[in-house]
Amino acid sequence: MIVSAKGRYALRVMIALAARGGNAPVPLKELAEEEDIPHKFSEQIMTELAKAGLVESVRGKNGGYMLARSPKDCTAADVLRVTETSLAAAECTEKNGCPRAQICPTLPMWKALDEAMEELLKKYTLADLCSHE
Amino acid sequence: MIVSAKGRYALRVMIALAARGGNAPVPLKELAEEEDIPHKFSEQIMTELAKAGLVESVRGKNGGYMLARSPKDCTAADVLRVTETSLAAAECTEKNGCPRAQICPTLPMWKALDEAMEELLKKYTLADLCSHE
DNA sequence: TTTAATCCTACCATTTTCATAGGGATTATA
DNA sequence: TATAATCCCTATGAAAATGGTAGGATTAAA
Repeated sequence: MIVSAKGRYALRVMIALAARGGNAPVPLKELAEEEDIPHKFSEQIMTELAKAGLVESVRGKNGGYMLARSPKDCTAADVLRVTETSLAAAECTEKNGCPRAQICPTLPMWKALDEAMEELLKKYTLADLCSHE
Repeated sequence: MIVSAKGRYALRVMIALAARGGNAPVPLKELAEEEDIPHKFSEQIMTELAKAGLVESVRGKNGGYMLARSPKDCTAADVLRVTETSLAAAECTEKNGCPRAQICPTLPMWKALDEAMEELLKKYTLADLCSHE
């Protein structure tokens, strides 16, 4: 019941990107150093974020990454949905989660927990986080 | 970001115990079979729950486990606090969680998430869960 | 052509999870 | 007292996830 380092790194990079304003692509090396994230690991993360459409990449010299949307239109939930294997609180609520689904008394609770987490994470946009709210 | 099988098992056993009414100790073997939980694994879990004071054990023949409190006074949060290594959403909010704590823009969000989860889990008592709410 | 960047894929060490195994200690009851 | 049923304790281990590392291919600016 814990967000992975990958997820935390991803969020921090996204916030750092948001803080830059977003006119020019920012080289990842810079962001990774700034955020104390292993550079090679951060590359893997950014590739995922790029595929998910949250950032855009510019290859070649003077390249880097830019946010694909305005910071106020990208939430923590958006980022974590990409990096985390699952945002579900328990396997139970995932597809083919559990054969006992029909009779399990705990399932509604896990669903409620999923919703509560999602609701909260959707409230935090990069713009919010950027202003150190 | 997921509750372990251990935690899910623990909850189910506690609910099953609550459903029994609680006059006599219930042998774990019975509960484990009923709930499709590996018996030996369930023993480890119950030992933890007993040490935490959530259940009482009766040794010897005709022994078993009983809830230590009324089902309405035991919440999902109580159970999961015992079985989960941490209920924190991110390492960040744990003791010595992060050297960046002072400057990290995401910390307040993790704290808020911790609180939201805890709040929700506290709302579900064994009595609630028992009635398949 | 050099350099700085992303992209791709494979590998790997460590930790955690989810058990399994075997036996010891305790107690009711026949 | 013998037996059986139960909890208690500790060790072991397989598999998966996590958190990286490594090396090079590709792209594009200067």
